[in-house]
Amino acid sequence: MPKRTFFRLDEDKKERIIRAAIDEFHKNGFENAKIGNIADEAQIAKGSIYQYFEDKKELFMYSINWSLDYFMKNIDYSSPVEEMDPFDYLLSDGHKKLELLKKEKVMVYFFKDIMTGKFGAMTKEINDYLWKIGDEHLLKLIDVGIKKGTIRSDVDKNLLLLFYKGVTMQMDEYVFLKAEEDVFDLSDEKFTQIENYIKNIVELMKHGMGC
Amino acid sequence: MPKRTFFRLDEDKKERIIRAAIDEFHKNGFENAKIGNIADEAQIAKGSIYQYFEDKKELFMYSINWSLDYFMKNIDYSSPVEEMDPFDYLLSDGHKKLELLKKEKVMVYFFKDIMTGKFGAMTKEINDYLWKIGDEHLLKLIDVGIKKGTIRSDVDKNLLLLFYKGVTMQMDEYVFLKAEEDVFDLSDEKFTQIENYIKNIVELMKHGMGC
Amino acid sequence: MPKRTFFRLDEDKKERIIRAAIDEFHKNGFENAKIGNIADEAQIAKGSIYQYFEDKKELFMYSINWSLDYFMKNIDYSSPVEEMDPFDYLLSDGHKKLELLKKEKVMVYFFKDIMTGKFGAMTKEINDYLWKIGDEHLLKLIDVGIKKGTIRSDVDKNLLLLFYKGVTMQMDEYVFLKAEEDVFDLSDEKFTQIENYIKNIVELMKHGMGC
Amino acid sequence: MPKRTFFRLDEDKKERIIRAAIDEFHKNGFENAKIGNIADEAQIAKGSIYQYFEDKKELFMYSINWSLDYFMKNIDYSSPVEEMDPFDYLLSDGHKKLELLKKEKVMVYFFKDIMTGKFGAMTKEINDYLWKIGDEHLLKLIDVGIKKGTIRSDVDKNLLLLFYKGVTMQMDEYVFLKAEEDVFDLSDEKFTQIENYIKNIVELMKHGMGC
DNA sequence: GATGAATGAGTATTCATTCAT
DNA sequence: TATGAATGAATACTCATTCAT
Repeated sequence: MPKRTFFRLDEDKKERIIRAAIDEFHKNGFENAKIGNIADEAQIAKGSIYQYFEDKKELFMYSINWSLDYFMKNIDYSSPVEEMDPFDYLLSDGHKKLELLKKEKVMVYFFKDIMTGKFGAMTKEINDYLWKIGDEHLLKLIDVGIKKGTIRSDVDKNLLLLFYKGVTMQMDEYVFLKAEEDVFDLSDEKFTQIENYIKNIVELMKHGMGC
Repeated sequence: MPKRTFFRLDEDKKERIIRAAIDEFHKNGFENAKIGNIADEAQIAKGSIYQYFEDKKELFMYSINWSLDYFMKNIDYSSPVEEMDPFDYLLSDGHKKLELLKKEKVMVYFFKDIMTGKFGAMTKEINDYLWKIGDEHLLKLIDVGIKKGTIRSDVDKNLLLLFYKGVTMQMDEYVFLKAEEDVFDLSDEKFTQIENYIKNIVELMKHGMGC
Repeated sequence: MPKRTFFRLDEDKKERIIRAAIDEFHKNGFENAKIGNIADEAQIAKGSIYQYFEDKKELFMYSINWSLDYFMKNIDYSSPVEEMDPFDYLLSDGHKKLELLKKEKVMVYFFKDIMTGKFGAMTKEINDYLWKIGDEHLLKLIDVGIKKGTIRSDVDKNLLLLFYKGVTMQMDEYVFLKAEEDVFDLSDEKFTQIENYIKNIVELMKHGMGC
Repeated sequence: MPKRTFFRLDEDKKERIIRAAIDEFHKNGFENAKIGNIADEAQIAKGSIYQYFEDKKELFMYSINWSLDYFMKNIDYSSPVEEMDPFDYLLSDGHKKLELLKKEKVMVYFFKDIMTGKFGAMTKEINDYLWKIGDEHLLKLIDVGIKKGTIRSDVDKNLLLLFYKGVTMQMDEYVFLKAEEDVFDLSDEKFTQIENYIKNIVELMKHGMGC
C-alpha cells in the first residue's frame, strides 16, 4: 500500500508515475526495472518515489492493483454483466478488449504479463489473489449459463471453469498477436477477422471439436 | 551453442552441469540465477562454466535445448505416436506426463516455465521456436484426427489447434497442481483422480460445454 | 549559534527540541541521528528545524552547549563551591550526581558521551573548550586544597589535576554502571553502596595505593 | 572472522589491507569510513574486500582484533611481564609505548579510539570483551604487587583496579598529547620530560595526593 | 583444461537540505 | 513562520566475467 503522500498527489501525477512504472516493469521485468527510469519517465525525482512507496516491490504491487482496477472499471469485469450468457459475454468482452488494446496497449500487455505469470516468483502471493478473483468471476458466468440453459449441467463446474479458461486465454493470446501486427491502428478488416475468429472459437466451446 | 570444450566432457559431468543450471534457473529465474550456485551444485569451479559457455545466457539457452531434447526423447513428443488419435494421445500422454513428473519434477517445471513464458523477454527468440515445434506436432495430431474421422473437418485447422492447445495447457496446469500436493509420491488414489479429470476434459473437448 | 527564530520560540518548545536532539544524538551518534526523528519527537515539522538551525551540526553543537549550561546551573559546577576542599567536594558532588542521574538520565549520558570524546572528530573544537572549562574548575579546587593544607604542595599542579581527573572519571564510570543496574529507581542500599565506593576512592586519592 | 580467502593472502597484502582499514576507520569513524578508500589505499579492487570479509563491520572488527594482537605482541601486554611490580611495569610500559607511538602512530591512535569507546554503539559487544581482557591483565599485575608487598592489601582489588586504570589512562592521554606535539620525531628532551611525568604520576599513585 | 581469486560496473535506498505553499 | 513534500548526492554490496596459476 502506497504511503499517504502518494494519495495526496494530483491525479495527473499519480497516473504519470504508475504508467511509467507499468511501462518499465513490462519492458524489463521486475528485477531489471530501474527506479531511475521510472522517475525520469514520470518527471519526478528518484527520491520522490520513496516518498510515495516503501520500495520497488510496493510500487510494483500497486501498479498491478492499479491496472487491475483499471480493467475492472473499463471492461466491466466486475458485476452488471453477470446476467449475460458466458458465450455472449465472450463476444462482447472480446470486442471491448480490442478497443482497449488500441487505447492501452502497454497496460494490456502488462496485465497479460501478470495473468500469464511472467513475473513469476515475485507475485506468487498476488498471483493467487488475482487468479481467485478471476475464477470467481468466471464461475459466476458459468452459473448464469447453466441457469439459462446454455451450458450443460452434467459436468463438474470446476472442470467447466478450467475448460472455459483454457480456451479463453488461448483466444486472447490470438487476439493479442493479431492486434500486434498493426502497431498503430487496427484496420477494420483485421477487426472483423478477429471477431470472426472469436465467434468460431465460441462455437467450438459450445459443441466441441469432436464428431 | 556451448564451446567445444563442453562437448568433450564426460556425460555425467555434462548432465550434472545442465541439471544444476536448470534447477537454479527454475528456482530463481534468469536474472537471479547465480553462476556460482550452479558451479557449486555441479561440483565444478565457477570459472569452468566459462570454459564451456560463452556466458550465462548461453548456458540458459542450452539448458532449454537440453530439456527440450530430453522430453522429445522421453515422451516421444516427436514421431511414432503420430498415428494416434489426438484424444487417445492426450490420455496416454497425460499418463506419461504423470510418470515423468514423479521422476523429473524439476525439469518438468522448468519446461513448464519455458512454455508458460515465465522467462519472458529473455526467450522471445527461443520461445517462438519452441512454439513452432509444438504447434507442428499438434497440427500433425489434428490431421490424423481429421483423417480418422474423430475430429470435425468443417473448422479451420489453426482454430482447432488453438482450441486444443488451450484446453491441453489448462489440463496440464491442473495436473501439476494436483501432483504438487503430494510432495514425495503420488498415491494411487490421486493418480486415478487425475486420470479421471483428464478423461472428462477430453470429453468436453469432443462435445463442448454447450447444450 | 541558532538563528534568531529559535530564540523567539517559547521556552517549552525550545526545550522540547533540544531534549529531542540530545536523546537522538545520544542514542545514535551524530552520523546516524536523524533530523526527522528529532522533529517528530519534538512535535514540530522537519523543515522547522532548519528555520532554527543552519544545519544538523549547529543543532548538535547547541545541544552540547545547552546541556553544559544545564549542568552548570544545576550542579553548581561553577562558583560557590569553590571554597570547598576537593575531597569533600567529590563526596558532595558525587551525591548530587546521583540525584541528577535519576532525574536527567539521558542528558547525563549525553554529557558523558561528550566528555568521553565519543563524538570524536565532530567535537574536537568544542571538546577542547569543554576540557579547558573543566580543567580550570578543577585547578581552582586543587588550589583551595593546597591552601587548606589537604593537598600536598610538592607536586606540579597540572600533575595533580591529571591525577585527580583520572580517578574522578573512573569513579564516575563506576557510578554510572551501578546506577544503570536499576533502570527505574535507585534503591537506598545501592545508594549507600555507591557512596561507600566513593569514600574509598577518595581515601585512595589521599593516601595512594602503595605501602 | 574473515573468510578463508583472506588468510590465504600473502602477509604483505593482508597487512596493507588492515592498515588501510585502520587508517580509514580512525580518520572517519565507522559510519563515514568508505570501503572504496580502504580498497584504494590497499591497492586492491573494491570487490576484493568482499572476497575477504563479509561486510564493512567484519572488516572493522578484524581491524580491532589485529591491532589488539599487534599490541599484545609488541608491548608484551600479555604474560612474561607478570612478575613485574605494577609500578615498575608502568614505567617500562610507558617507555615502550613511547617507542611504539613513534613507529605506529595511527595504530596507537586507533587503539586509543577503541579503548576510549569512540566507536560507541558499534562496539558495545567487542568493547566489553576488550575491557575484560584489559582488566584481567591489570588485576594480575595488582595481585603481583600485593604479593610483593608494594601495594596495600587493605583495599578491595576492584577498587584498586579502578584507581590504577583511571590514573593510567590519564597518563596515557598526557603522553599522547605530548608526543603529538612533535609530529615527526620525539626529541630527547621531550622524551625525558615525559618519563619524568610518568615517574611523578607513579609516585602519586603510590602515596596519594593528600597530606 | 581447471581453478578460484580479482575485478569493477551497476543500483536501490537513505536522509540532509531546499522550497513552494 | 510553519509545514512537509521534493530533491539528488552518496555508498555498500553483488556477481558476471576475466585472468593468473
